[in-house]
Amino acid sequence: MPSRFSSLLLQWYDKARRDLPWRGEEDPYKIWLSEVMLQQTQVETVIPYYIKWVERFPSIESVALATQDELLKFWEGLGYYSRCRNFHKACKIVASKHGGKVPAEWETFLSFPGVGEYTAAAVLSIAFHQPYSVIDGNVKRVMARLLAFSEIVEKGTALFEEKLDKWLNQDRPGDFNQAMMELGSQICRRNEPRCFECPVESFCKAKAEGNPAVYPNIPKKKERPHKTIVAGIIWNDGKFLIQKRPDAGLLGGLWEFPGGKVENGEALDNTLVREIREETGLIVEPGNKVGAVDHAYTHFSITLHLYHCKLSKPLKDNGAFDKHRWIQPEERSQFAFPGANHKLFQILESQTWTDHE
DNA sequence: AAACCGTGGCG
DNA sequence: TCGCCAAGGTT
Repeated sequence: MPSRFSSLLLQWYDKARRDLPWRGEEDPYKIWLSEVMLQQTQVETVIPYYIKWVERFPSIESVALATQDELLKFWEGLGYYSRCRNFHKACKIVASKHGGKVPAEWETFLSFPGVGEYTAAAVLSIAFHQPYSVIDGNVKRVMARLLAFSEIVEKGTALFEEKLDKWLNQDRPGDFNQAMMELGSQICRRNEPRCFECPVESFCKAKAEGNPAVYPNIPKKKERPHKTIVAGIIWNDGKFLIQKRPDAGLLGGLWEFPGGKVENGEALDNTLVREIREETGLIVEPGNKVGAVDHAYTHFSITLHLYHCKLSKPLKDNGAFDKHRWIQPEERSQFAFPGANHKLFQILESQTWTDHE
């Protein structure tokens, strides 16, 4: 017998739900993909990425066979690139050890790289109709208000789980979970919750108290330091040098212009020559400035300056380093350049690439 | 446990 | 303008 709570919630959901590309999808791979893309990312942002990805990579096997570079190119701009690398690894595991079929078993699925409790519960409930409840940012906010939970919300999940398992609709666990998240994003919003449209208002202790928006209680975040970065577009014979970042850490596996951080009081051209020598072994002469862009990452922000450069000494060999490539401007579209570097390309392309001559 | 990991939108 | 945050996971 479904709970009164889930009946009211699903009645609202059936009427109000949006038509999304992955709604009603039967293929567990596509549900999984959508859940990975949706991590910390809003629905409207994900939609175009999801559509293009599925068109190019229609199956687990197609992902398993792809190169990381091509996958990252499709992920370019979506952020949190470890999601893409981990999804690639996980698809390879599914292809090689599970016959290409997404395992419908909790422990197995949870063991995959990039799959945590949220993603496991979401995929198993939506794609396989198993009775796992999800707890994401939306659900935390909804539950904190329903229960008038005043502690820091990170520590509230055990209580939330207990309550959700009682309310979960066993026949439609996937829809119940999506309804809870939809309720959080559309009705029980962080600011100005629309309680007058809420199907479960009668269950809400925070509403009864009078000011639901005081929940949830979130700790303040640290402020981000600011860095100044200089990079060079190093020309040689009509080509310029790009370098691949290490797989782990910030923007792992993606491409950038060689360069680095300005030390205290250091002149920009000095930084440029020093960093390029350290990273590539090349000695360069800074030339015209391309421009500068501001960009904010999760834990710091930067101003990135870009200069055209020429080599002080001609290359001895063909200049093929391990993590470096000499490419022509037309080849730029094959490589994923996220964040600040992406903004620099927009400036470069508006300058028709010839201003360094 | 607390930091780290992107980006775009919003008030 | 700027701090905050969104369908989290890993170390």
